[in-house]
Amino acid sequence: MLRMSKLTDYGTVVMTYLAREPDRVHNAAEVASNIHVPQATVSKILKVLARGNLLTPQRGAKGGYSLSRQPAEITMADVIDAMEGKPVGLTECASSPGACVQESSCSVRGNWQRINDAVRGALAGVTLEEMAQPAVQPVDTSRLRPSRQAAA
Amino acid sequence: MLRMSKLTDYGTVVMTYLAREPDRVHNAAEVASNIHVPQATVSKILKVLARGNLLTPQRGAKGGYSLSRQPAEITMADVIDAMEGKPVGLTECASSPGACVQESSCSVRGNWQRINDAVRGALAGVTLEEMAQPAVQPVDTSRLRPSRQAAA
DNA sequence: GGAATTAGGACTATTCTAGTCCTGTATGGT
DNA sequence: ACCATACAGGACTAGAATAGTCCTAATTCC
Repeated sequence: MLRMSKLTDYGTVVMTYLAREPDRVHNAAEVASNIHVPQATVSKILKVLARGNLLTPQRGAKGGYSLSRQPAEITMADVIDAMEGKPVGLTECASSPGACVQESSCSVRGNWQRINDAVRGALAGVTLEEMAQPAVQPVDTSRLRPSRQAAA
Repeated sequence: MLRMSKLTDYGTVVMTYLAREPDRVHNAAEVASNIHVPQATVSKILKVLARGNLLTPQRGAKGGYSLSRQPAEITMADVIDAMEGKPVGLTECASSPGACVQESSCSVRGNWQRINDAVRGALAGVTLEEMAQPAVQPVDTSRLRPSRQAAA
């Protein structure tokens, strides 16, 4: 499926939650109870995000995590990259060069690269600040959309 | 992973191959030998694409498949939808409404919907006709506009 | 009639995923 | 100092999804 894993999806929910109070430290238990996901799972997600340098951890009692950058400076592409540990890419050759045996003889690789870039652009164009707000403001897709888009 | 399945990926390769000679009938063996994928697998892919009405099958000796529409009239979004049997969507709620338990309490669903639309737009903006050509167009990431030919 | 070729599944081995849990380390409060 | 709180980093497991094969029709050409 052309789909994120559930963990990655939760990652975006976690980050969006944190973006609503960016200057506070949040611990795993608090986040878990707010987004309705088991604490052990949330904990795992927070660790991954911290390893990706999107969150700054604070250990010990009264510890927790806070955003490493302002919400406006973190995009969906950043979050997904951090969760998956590799750059976003719909094709295997985009995120893990060398893994696909067909790579050298593939006739569509160049064109796929273009599509990957366009998709990444769509994700990089949305910040946590925007995600944190109710869904009223349209994602700016006008620059992304090719002219023929009337047909969608 | 934010990634297509391998079969879906092959599906795009198959369709692109067919788009290079859109007016001919191609059988599974021929396609397989050209794209270097086992015939049984290619056969499976062709069936899926035919069920999605992207290919028109012709049974019996001298049979095979041909594109149901002109290459310029088939987009990557069409191909991926056909291969996966459901509309493209990065989140579960986008392609299978009701499957996610959090759906009702999810605070980011509306914003994700917009991102999904943007991604779909990127895929719907590239036709098989374009895929069939060598990738000469450099990607303009700063502008995020998948290049297309004039009109169509 | 016989050879080609697709239709439609059943089946399987492998890989991936989600989720839990355990042990270690750092920190704050008393 | 002690101890409770929290994160760090993995190991582990059950279950699901994936890729690929193979078999038995149904169709069509010659």
